[in-house]
Amino acid sequence: MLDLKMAGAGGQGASLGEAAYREMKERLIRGKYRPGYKMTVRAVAEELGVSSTPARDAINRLTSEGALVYAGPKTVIVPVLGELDLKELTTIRIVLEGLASEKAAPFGSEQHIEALGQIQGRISGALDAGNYGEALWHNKEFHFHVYEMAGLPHLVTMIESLWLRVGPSLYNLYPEFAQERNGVRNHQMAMEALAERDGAALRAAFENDIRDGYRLLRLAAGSARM
Amino acid sequence: MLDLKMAGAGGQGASLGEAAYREMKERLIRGKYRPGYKMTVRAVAEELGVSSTPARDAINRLTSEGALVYAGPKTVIVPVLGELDLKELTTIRIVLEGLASEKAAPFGSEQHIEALGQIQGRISGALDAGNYGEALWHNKEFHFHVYEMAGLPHLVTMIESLWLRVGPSLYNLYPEFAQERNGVRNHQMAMEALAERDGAALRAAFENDIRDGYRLLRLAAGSARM
DNA sequence: TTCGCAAGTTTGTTGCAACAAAATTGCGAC
DNA sequence: GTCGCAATTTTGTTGCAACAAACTTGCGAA
Repeated sequence: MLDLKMAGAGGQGASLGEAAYREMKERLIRGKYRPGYKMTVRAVAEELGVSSTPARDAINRLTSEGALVYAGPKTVIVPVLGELDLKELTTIRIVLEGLASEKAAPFGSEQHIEALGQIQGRISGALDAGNYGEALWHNKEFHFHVYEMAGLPHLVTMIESLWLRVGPSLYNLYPEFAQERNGVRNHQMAMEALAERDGAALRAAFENDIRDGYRLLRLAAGSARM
Repeated sequence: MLDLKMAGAGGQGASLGEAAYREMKERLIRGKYRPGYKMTVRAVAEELGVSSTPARDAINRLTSEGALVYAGPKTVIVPVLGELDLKELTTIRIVLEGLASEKAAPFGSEQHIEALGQIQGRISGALDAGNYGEALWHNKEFHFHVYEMAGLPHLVTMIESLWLRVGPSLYNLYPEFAQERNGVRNHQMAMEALAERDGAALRAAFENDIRDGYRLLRLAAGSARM
């Protein structure tokens, strides 16, 4: 059991409910909870070392963002994405992340490229170590480092909520991801496009990355048809 | 003071927190609260006739969706959109609502056209009566009736959260809207495009509608340049 | 008059206990 | 062995009181 009341690390600056929310969000993106996992107020409270009110706050907030869903009148679970959900979310991701990356392109700079290169290094390292949760986390950092360059905070927030929805499902396929390493090539392309401040190319790189993830997810889900 | 504990109307089927959330959401879209209005837990609780817990739930949820924002460490207000916010949100709206309308086009039918015609009638009626809040509400119904046809629930949810953010600001310009009635022409075009199941035309109609609203908002905000 | 500080007030947060509803378990009949 | 129902447990919801932090007000000094 973790105690959020201590540990200024990460969860600083806000209320317990806020801290609980952030902690749960990070765990979700890291793939700590699998699709279908049942979230209960008391369990979360116990796990994070807080009372039920902040735990409930976090769950409610996550639920209203779609990161958790109702499976019954009185049960919230980590969403199990169906074929249609996956397809829809991918379509939205392509549109939104495509927009963000294209708008980010003009802000390309040495510093940004270097930062991305370092993040990419951490992804590879985590992949080598077989630590998928860590790789997933750094992968998120890579994408959002670019998206945030555009200076469109509302857009970033919306994209983040999309990642929260697909995150847990992504974890399931990471063994394949580690094998194929499609992401590496796409990220490489992204860095090159950014160096040239080529919006169309940057958008294409990210759209490819998203589509590749979608294809793997489809395969992992058992459906053959693309 | 309204008492949500009674009145199954609209708020049926769920907890008090859920009902409070829906009520506040509707009030926000109807433009009952102006940008900058300060929301306090106790005031909302009093206004809706519930205790502080469900009121707090509603405020938290609205805040996490961006429909309310923090103006200080301990104050949440109805967002006051700046020029940049408005521009960004409009860009996102065009992309997302454009996608939704285009995907909805193939589902055009007699029934849908008729339903839209009726809603349009209610908009005109409310406009004639000078009831902006009502007109705003029916305008939302018009748009979402189309968006929901596409069968993409995640997308609809995301668009709804965008409306929640711009709603209060929209109210401010409705007197101009009532005068010009740009919306009428765009809605007319949308119905025609839907009758022909023309995705591109439907998308164009909605994009125009969004852009027209944005132009008016810019004018109302005092900025001259488009 | 203006600035600063202190007392008082407002307001969000948190923990908790009581309650109701849903889910689960287990027992018994067929 | 299976189905159905009832008792039990689990779990979300709600109201409330205590607390702490932020904000407001007003008085007094310069």
